[in-house]
Amino acid sequence: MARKSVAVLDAEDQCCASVLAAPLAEDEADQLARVFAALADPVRLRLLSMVAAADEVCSCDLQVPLGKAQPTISHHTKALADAGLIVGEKRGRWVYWRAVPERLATLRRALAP
Amino acid sequence: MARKSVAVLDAEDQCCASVLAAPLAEDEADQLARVFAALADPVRLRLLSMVAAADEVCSCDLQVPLGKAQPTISHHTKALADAGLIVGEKRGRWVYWRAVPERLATLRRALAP
DNA sequence: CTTTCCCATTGACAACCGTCGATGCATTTT
DNA sequence: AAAATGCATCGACGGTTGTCAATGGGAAAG
Repeated sequence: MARKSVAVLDAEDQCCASVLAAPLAEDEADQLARVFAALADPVRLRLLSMVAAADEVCSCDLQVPLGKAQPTISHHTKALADAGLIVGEKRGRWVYWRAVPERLATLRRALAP
Repeated sequence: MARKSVAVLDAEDQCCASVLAAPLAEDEADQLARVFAALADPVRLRLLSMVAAADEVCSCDLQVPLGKAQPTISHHTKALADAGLIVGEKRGRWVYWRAVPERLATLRRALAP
């Protein structure tokens, strides 16, 4: 995959920019907002949950259950991948996607007290 | 406050529509996406963290630190309140905001394995 | 009563986003 | 070599969103 898995939450990956503890700095808020934006779409949420439930899903198997055209699926997988929530691997002429549970864990920590 | 605190996650409040466990239904995804959308803006994230850090904040004290005009602040507080993440109380001519930590907890559960 | 102050609402504008047809690139199949 | 298949990219369209000036309502202060 040529997909850059953007490290948009690096600072938080080791520590934990908690939303509840202290006022967020502007750049912390920007980074967090970008990841939440990736989750702020119903199609992407269902896509992510499908990928996470199975541990590997081909792009070709997403189109029908999600009821969207192929370019739309590609658009959403890219959005989730850019947010670091899934990673893709090209095998033959298919692309297989996997969830990145550590990323969700990071988000969970950001929402922790 | 005349603000309706929309019960947009009622189903999840008791149980837990986990994103990672099984494929989300369409309406579950819609509800979750709406809450994530409320968090998908840097200004709202900083606003929420300010309100959560102090346990009560007046609207009038948000304008300067956030660097936004008054209608913009009002717009964002409404967005967070509609998502159930904060609640406002009018006292005199001021409105005081409080965080709703249970709501964040609900979200955290939705991201849990 | 009049003025002052805080906040919500409206309207407008630009920027962004979800969606899909069309196209192009790789890779497999024939 | 040629046809077929899966996916990314482009371009376009409509809908949504963040922003603020202007306006109005309500509560306190004068």
